[in-house]
Amino acid sequence: MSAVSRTSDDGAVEHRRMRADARGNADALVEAATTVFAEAGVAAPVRTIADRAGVGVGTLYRHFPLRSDLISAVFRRELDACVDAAEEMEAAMPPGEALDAWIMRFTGFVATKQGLAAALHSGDTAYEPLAAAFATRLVPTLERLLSAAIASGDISRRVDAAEFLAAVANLCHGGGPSSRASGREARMVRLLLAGLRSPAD
Amino acid sequence: MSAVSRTSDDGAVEHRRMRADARGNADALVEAATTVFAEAGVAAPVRTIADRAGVGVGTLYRHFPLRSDLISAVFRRELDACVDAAEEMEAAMPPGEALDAWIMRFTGFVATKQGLAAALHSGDTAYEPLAAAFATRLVPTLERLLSAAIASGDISRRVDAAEFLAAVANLCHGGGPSSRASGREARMVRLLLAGLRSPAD
Amino acid sequence: MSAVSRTSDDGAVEHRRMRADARGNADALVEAATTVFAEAGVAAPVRTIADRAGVGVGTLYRHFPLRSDLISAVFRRELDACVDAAEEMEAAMPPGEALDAWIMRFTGFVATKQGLAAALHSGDTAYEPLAAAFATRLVPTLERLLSAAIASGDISRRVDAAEFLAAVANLCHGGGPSSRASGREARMVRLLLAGLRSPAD
Amino acid sequence: MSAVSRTSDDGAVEHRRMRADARGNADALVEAATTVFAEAGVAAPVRTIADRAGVGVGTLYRHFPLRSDLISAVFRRELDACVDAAEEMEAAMPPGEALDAWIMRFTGFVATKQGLAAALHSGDTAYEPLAAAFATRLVPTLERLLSAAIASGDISRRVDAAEFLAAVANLCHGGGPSSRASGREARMVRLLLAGLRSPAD
DNA sequence: CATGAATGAGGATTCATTCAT
DNA sequence: CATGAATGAATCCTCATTCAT
Repeated sequence: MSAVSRTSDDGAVEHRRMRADARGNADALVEAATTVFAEAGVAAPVRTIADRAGVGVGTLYRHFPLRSDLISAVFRRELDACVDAAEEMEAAMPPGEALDAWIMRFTGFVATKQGLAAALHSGDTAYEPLAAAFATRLVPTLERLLSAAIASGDISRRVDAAEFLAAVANLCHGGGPSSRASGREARMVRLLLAGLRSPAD
Repeated sequence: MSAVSRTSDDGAVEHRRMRADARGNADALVEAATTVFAEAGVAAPVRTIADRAGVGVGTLYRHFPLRSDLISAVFRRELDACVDAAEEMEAAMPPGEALDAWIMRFTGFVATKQGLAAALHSGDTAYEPLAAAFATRLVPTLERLLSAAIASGDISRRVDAAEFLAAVANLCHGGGPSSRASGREARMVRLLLAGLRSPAD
Repeated sequence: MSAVSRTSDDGAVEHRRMRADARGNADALVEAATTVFAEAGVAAPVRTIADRAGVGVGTLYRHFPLRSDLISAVFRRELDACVDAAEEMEAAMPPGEALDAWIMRFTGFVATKQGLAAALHSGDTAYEPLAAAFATRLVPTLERLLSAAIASGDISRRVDAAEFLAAVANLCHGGGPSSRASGREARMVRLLLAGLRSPAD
Repeated sequence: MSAVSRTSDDGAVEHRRMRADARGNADALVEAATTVFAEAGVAAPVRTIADRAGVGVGTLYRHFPLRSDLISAVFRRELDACVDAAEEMEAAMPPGEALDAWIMRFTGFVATKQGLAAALHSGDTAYEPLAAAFATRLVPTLERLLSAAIASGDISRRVDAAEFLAAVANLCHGGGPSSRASGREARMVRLLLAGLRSPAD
């Protein structure tokens, strides 16, 4: 690329190109996969991702031999941010509110992971490391939030954190590629949260 | 209006007035499809279903020209039973209990319909008759149950019946082919039902 | 059918049914095939023809075991009329005009025989009887017309009648299913006829 | 303007800037298609062509995503040569002879394009670029030849160039796969040319 | 005799994955 | 290291033809 920044008719592409140079192909691929997965699900054709990242499919396979490797990479980038957000919330609000806030935050995280739940439950052993990341990072976070809310009396039911997390994820996309209607999903998640408040049966 | 003609509101071929052997094949196909769909989702290869039914692919296409026709057939076989069950429950127990009981009944119905939600939300117009059946049979049933439970004071929140139904369906399989763990799902559905009891926010 | 003629919303179908009763299935099939061939070419699916004739495919195969049998039948029905027309023309006008008139008549005959030329040249031995009918009925007719026109001095070139007939047929449809633009075709046929008038090279 | 870039006015993949092996395959495919089309028409199975070129079907689809792309490629290879030949003929002989010579040259070109006319008239939009090439390259060439021959008095009738070209093409194969008998066809084309000499009616 | 159900070969197309350049 | 060309298995769907009812 020469001195002039070659004003592009597609800022996104240009941006990708620039950062690809700076950050390397692996990052460009994760970036591309994030977008593609959100649009077409984790079963999207590899070629689509490679094209979007501006690299050849060979390069994709070099960095991520298994599809699940790429999914994991996409996943983890946001996982940390989501986990970190919990601490701020715990510090800033009472347990019950923190719980609600974080679940809605998690909702936003999972909303762009079309087909993730399906992959996780596919039984394919390739996805086990992914499930493990789920279990070791997110589940403990939620457990902490739930315990605090129970201790403070904000919620009255005990639920399994992993189960609850999976339920929220499922509510956010029944498997369909382009689940719009985030309002619908949010309402049902809130109903689930309300369930935690109602006396146990 | 349980056993009305229901001849060809979907693409499937008329079932009455069919030669005995033909009807036998059609039934075998629905049977096979039910199993295959439960195991591998509604996107399973046609050939798999035909083989399992012991017929050629041509026969499958004769009876069910569109994949959605076969799905509809599988679907409807149990849809009626599920709808009918509501009446008995309404007669036998108070509104709140009837609501809970029917939702759990619906859970059992939907549990074996892997990928159905995904198909419904795929945007593919072929699935519209299926979505319509959902809307015209199940949604009104749930609306009736919800209204009664509100009137009796058993539940305190109003929710959209279609939305609630979709949520329950999603909770029962995140899209993954072989969702085991029906206990997990039932617990989360009960939590959603509990949410209906908690005071609206 | 009862006394009332059951006024149909589709006169053509009704008509076909009536005549099918009266004339037998074979005739109904030839009738149907004529229409279908004109619309979709001689390679149209058998099922289409059987449906249009209101009979099962089995019946079609009983009467016309080979596709070429059906084509022949369709063909011959009009072949005779075309041949007969020549005699009238010969009697009513001078040789040159009669030749032109008959060729244009033949043009009308061949215009509805989409794909016939292709079938004839396909090399498939099944079409030999068809080619034979062509040779024994149409070719002699044209030979007579050509000879008379040469004798009278109306045309100056000798051409092979079979060749000329094939050429006219080809001009009338290049193989495409729905050759419209009959004007275009007629103009080119007339040019060919004009060629007969120009002095031999 | 003979060897202009002509990069992607059809769907085929760019030919320059291609890896040596890839270009080799593309050429082999065009070569194979030329033969197969001549033998079995442009509707021949894709597999046949791929096999003959010694490549997998995937390779064929990579280079020529649409069947019409392959046809175009086959077509254009000879189109230019045919158009170029006109200039030489115009320079070397009187208008009337040049016209005849070029038409016979065109005859040779079209003789191996079995089913081309049918494809062109099929109404399938995929063939539009092909028809366009026909219209923008061949038709103007013939128009020039016809005008010159009229100006010199060599021919006496005006005809539409596109129409005449189509007629010649049709005469060269009525759609049948293996039109032998090039003598027959040449004779009829000459008759059409003779028609141009006869006084208009 | 008529029917139309069943069969399955045939042909198109996509996409994950490998490997020569 | 990166590339993207090549491969071919997998899947879809159509239709000619046979044969039980």
